[in-house]
Amino acid sequence: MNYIFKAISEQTRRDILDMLKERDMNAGEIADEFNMTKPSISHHLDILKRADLISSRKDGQYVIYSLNTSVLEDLFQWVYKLKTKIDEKSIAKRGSILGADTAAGDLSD
Amino acid sequence: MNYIFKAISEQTRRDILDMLKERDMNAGEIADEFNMTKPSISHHLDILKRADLISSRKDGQYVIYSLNTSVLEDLFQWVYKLKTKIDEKSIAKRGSILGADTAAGDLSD
DNA sequence: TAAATATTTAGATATTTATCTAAATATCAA
DNA sequence: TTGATATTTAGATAAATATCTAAATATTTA
Repeated sequence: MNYIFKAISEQTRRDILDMLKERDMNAGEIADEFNMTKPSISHHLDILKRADLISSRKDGQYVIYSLNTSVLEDLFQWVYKLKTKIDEKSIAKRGSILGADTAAGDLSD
Repeated sequence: MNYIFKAISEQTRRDILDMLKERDMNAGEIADEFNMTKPSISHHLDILKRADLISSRKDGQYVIYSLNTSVLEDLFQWVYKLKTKIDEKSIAKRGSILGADTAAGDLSD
């Protein structure tokens, strides 16, 4: 989980995630939205990829990035449990009241 | 929102939040759980406080820390929207299906 | 009041990280 | 194949940050 938290701790990377929420984009399109060099954006994309928050596929000379929502489930659960101050066991029993895709599991990092 | 993300980006601080989820604790009790000096823990507590994730009250010579769950709502909403890939407007219309304490508002930092 | 305990502040240091420029790699198009 | 475009890698640098020790502050107790 630590990689995810590190990845979303920067504004630029959160902005990238928010952009990819709307549509898949190639590296150049993403870079164009920021006042930053392409290598810098490439570095941020790499960090998001290592955290498994995004995926990339090559399309000709372009590299197209897309959002991976599945990894966000653990993060979601962590925040939810903190927010509601309910411990792991009791929420697991209550089951999927949140439209969560997966059951509440062990969140220990 | 940026302060919250920075605050939860460190393992030690997330551990502190998880501990305070269970019960209020004073600074010394918190520090005892870590292999780290008291000033270092004090620094982490300060960052959590600045992010408004925790509060402190003085009880004699002790300083007791407790979790603020209300601030987590924005973070929760951000993750939820990313996870479900639903944009701000449509979730706002759908209303409080999540047991959210507050309505989905503007999440721009 | 003086000593003991709890916590924070100040200042230093080493590590991490965000950013840049320059160069390398990959693909397309003429 | 050669030039243009897209993206990443390498290496450098400055800023941010996590941690430490020493000292300051606040409170209790003897």
